[in-house]
Amino acid sequence: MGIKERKERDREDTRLLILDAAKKLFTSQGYEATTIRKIAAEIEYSPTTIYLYYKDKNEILYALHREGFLLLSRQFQALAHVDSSFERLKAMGRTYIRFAVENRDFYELMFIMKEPLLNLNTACGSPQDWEEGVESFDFLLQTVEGCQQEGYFKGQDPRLLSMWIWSTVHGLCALQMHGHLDHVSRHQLNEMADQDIINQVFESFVRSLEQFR
Amino acid sequence: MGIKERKERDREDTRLLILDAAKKLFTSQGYEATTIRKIAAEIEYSPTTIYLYYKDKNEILYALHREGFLLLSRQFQALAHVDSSFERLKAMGRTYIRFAVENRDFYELMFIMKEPLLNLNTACGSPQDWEEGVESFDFLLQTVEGCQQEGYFKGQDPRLLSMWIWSTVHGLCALQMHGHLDHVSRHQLNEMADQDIINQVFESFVRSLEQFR
DNA sequence: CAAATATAATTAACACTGTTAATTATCAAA
DNA sequence: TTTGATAATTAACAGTGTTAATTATATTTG
Repeated sequence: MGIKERKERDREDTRLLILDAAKKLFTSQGYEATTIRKIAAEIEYSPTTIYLYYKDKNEILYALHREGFLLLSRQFQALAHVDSSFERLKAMGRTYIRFAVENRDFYELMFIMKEPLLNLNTACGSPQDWEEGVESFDFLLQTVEGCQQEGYFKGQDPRLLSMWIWSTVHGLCALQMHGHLDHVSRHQLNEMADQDIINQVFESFVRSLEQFR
Repeated sequence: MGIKERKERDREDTRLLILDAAKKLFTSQGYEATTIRKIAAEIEYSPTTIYLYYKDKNEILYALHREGFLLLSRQFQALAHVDSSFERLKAMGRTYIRFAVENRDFYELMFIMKEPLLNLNTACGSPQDWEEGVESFDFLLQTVEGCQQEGYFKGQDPRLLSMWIWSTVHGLCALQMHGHLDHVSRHQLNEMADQDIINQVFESFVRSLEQFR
């Protein structure tokens, strides 16, 4: 009696088909262009069919949201081999920034837009199924604690410290992506190359961190 | 022949009437609820009338955008009397955070949303009529340079330094406003009060800055 | 004062959006 | 072969920003 199983498989397939179409639209044309109707057209289904597989648009967005965190998480894991904690911390920052620059729409979805997270906070009271984000933060926290063993950041609470380090790098990405860094720099740093300014600011940040002992 | 002048005055009045209605809706009900039709209903005009005074919705948003920067700029100016540059820097951070918390929608408009700035970058090639933002950054820059004269942040480029200090505080506000700080803290800092977490992280940041000499 | 003109404001409509209710097509079970 | 469930569709609703065509209201001219 494998008929029920096949139906479930079919359902899962269609769910994935929808998600893939959404991802394709999303990464190629951005959030604005990713409408229910366009997703439906992409997979040659009727728009309302999508509602048989996803409660609403936010649920699709949230699914992509999770994929984004998986992607970033994997890039972080590739840094686990770096022995020196402080070197790892720097590498994490560069990876984070590169991820934001190369995956603007994903980054927007993961850290800037508020819609997908609203769904999360209402849908699931227990935030256990939302591990990817916390996982990455844990990795940061461990790295910061490692830095403290190497003599950096003495006497600081590693959790608060991790939070504002994250804030700095996120702030950099967010301001850059929306043109604020460029805008300010055009008035202050005429000689600098626009495209590289986020990296220059980050390196300035790193130089400061190196003095924290 | 003061009739032309009166007409111009009338026009300006209506423009302001629209803007005030938009601001009222915006600050009381947020961005989502601020639709052209609702603004029109608020001032008891037809929706299309608004287009006689503003090119499109972004132009209204951009006008509010400017008001927000004026508001923040004024709060910063109140700190000009603080003699110690480092104390002033700390006060600016607290003011910035308080502004973001107390004026969530304005903050969103000014630093998080990208729509109003798009309009700016296309409309005016010369960014001279967009002074409020740069003005505040200048104030930060001067304060940072003052700190350097007081012995802080030795050997650092004050412009890059100012940028990542801004990034840190903006990142804090942005992550907090969209629930990311709370989310992470629920896993890491169970004992801490949610509402105050942004301030705790900021004070941790300040303690670190104090070691930068 | 009456007619012509400029401009302010409105109505109607377009092309979208997310989403729901009612209806039709499809396919396994009785 | 008919019944019943479920998958998919059509039609529609209540919105959105925005534009073209039309009406109302003043101002200037004959």
